Amino acid sequence: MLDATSSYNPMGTRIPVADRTGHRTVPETTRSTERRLPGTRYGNRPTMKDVAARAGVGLKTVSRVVNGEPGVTPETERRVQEAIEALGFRRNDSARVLRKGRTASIGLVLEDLADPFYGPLSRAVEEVARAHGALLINGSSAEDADREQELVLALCARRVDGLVVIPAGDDHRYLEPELKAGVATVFVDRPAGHIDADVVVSDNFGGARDGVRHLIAHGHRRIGFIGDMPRIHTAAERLRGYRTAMEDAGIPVEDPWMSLGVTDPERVRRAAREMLSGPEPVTAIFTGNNRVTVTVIRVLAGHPRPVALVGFDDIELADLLQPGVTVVAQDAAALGRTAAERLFRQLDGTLLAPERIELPTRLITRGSGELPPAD
Amino acid sequence: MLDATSSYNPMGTRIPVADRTGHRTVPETTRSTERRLPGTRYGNRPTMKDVAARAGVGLKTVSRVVNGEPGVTPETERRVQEAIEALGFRRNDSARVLRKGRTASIGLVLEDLADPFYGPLSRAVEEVARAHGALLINGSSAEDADREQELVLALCARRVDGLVVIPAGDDHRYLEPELKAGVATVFVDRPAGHIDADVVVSDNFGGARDGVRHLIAHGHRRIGFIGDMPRIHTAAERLRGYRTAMEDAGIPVEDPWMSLGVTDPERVRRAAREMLSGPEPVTAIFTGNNRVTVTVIRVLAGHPRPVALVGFDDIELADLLQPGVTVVAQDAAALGRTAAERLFRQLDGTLLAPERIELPTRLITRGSGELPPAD
DNA sequence: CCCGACTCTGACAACGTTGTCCAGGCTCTA
DNA sequence: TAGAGCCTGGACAACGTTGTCAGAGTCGGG
Repeated sequence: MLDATSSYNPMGTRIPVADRTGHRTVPETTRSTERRLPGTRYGNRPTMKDVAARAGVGLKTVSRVVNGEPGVTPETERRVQEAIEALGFRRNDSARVLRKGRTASIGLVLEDLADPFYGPLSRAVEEVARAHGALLINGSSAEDADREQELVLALCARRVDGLVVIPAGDDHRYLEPELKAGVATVFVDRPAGHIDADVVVSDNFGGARDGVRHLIAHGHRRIGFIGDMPRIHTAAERLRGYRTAMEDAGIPVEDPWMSLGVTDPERVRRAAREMLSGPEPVTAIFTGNNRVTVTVIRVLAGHPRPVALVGFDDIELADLLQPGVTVVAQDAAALGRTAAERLFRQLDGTLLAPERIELPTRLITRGSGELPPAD
Repeated sequence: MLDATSSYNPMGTRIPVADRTGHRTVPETTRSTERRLPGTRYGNRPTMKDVAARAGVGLKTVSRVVNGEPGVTPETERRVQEAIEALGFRRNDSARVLRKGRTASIGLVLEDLADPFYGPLSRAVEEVARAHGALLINGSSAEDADREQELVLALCARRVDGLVVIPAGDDHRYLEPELKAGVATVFVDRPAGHIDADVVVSDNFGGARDGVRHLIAHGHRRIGFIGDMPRIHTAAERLRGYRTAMEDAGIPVEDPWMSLGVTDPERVRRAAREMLSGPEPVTAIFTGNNRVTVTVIRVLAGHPRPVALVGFDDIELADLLQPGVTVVAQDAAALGRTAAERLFRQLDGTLLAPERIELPTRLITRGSGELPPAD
């Protein structure tokens, strides 16, 4: 019997699903599961040749009709159209691509499409792509550098014309041959590692600094910071913003006030509770991204005394909570749009040197950052 | 001067961006913007031929090495690997696809990737695809039937192996030739129109009925319903659930209690305000989807007396509002996963007749549905 | 009536890969 | 040592499309 996974697997990809058997997948001579009938093109779709035969014209004439090229008599065109209709012919873009060299598709590699930050970003990229007649292939790296590389290279093998990448890894030298080969590339949200390419990011440093300043302006001095893993560029930048704001205000930062790590709710909950307990608890918390913010809101909801909060990234319904959640908002759609537009300018050839574009963030005050220290 | 849109446009797609000039895009002889150098393959990437030449072996030997096929001396393999490395060769999957007949990619057409309901759904489909070595091409129909068809057909032209479609239109006969040609197809969230295909949906009727029953059980009789356009199947089913619950309880439904239309906040706001005013205002509202729910929450937040609310679709932070928002939750990820798994079973050939699968919904009570009528 | 110009059409090669098939060299056995 | 059989490697066609180019047909003017 075939196991479900290998039955359909046209690319013969080695899927790294935790290899529970332990023994290697030996390529042997020919595994039974890999056997496939020789000319098995599933549906046997009609080709231009079939259309030509049926219409009684030459192959190239069909091509001309299909592509709206001039030089075909109305009568001939009619016959061809009829044959196309009758056979249910649909041009095979794979073959077209092979011939033309461009695939009219671009790839987007992000962390997790299910994250409310990346949905709008992806949609914005798609819209720009659509305006250029290109389709979008999406891939989630799950914040895993290997998986990012695997995805990017798979996309390159498909010969996408361009790549928008939200890096998970921090070394992108593996992309050098691709860049040289002309694959347009733009990095978003975080810069690329060891490679010279276009980058579109938010002002993570400035945004975080302003958010923390806001707390300081409302009288807080013991301010906690809970963020993502420090190896992630945005997390590091936001932490730097926090430190800068504190230093500028002459507040020495205590180690227990900072907690960086995975955004797993359990870890975040523990971090928040620790900061809020002890002899000198924080009176305000700055959270490093939307997931952390949501978890901390839950913790604070169950906390006896009010604690001020400013979060990085806007979250839906933040205005309806009591108090409303003050945030440093970045514009995910604008990030995606800017990146995609730059990508297509690369493809147009109207773009020269790689550049770093920084989009501003916006402090949206809703109350939670204005709470005075409760001691 | 070229206009930005047409400069990169490999597929020569007619982009229907509101044609503000009014005059048709004539194909003339050859527009200057369409001219492209004949053999311009952007980067001139190395091919297997180049690798073969450099390694001093035959073409097929390179192919064997690249695909891990047996029958190559370690020494030869080493030479080939070296050449691959040196040239930065990457197999061209377009050509491979042409030869093999399968593209190892599937298409997902949904309404809007930026909607928090579709993000997780898309991600779930992607995970299943990944487990089968396939990539995912995403497209947003923006709830427009023409755009849905345009997208689906573009995907078919790319010869995706399968399609997961969240229908915007209600007639899918245009897909018949594709189905006949062997494109695996599964419809999700809403059934297909005039075509026999697999469908995976939530129990919209039952979910809505239970939600409304919940309100009735807490003493409400004047219950409003605000939903999406009635031509959308899910909206119609949920309305039917509402009516059934009301009839079962012997409550005659008044016309002004029901409002169906676009989910545009302005429309929804107006609808809610109307129901809440007049001599006999509703004491509870059932909202037909996440976007409507969010808008209505905002309206209720500014309303003088408490109004009960149950919404279809869960929303983030619903538990932290005052009161918590009671919802009928559907599992977007499960919808996507189920559909994708069925798709690959079609591709495996282990699937026979099309089927309709209905996933259950879950009533999550958080308080807003338990408010008693305030009169 | 012929010739050139023009229009329409089709044969052919090429895109980069993989499947088929055969050749040559090797080992092993009788 | 010859023949059988295996192992390795390579030539070639095919996948479905598009670009090139040349041929066939038409028309008008000299």
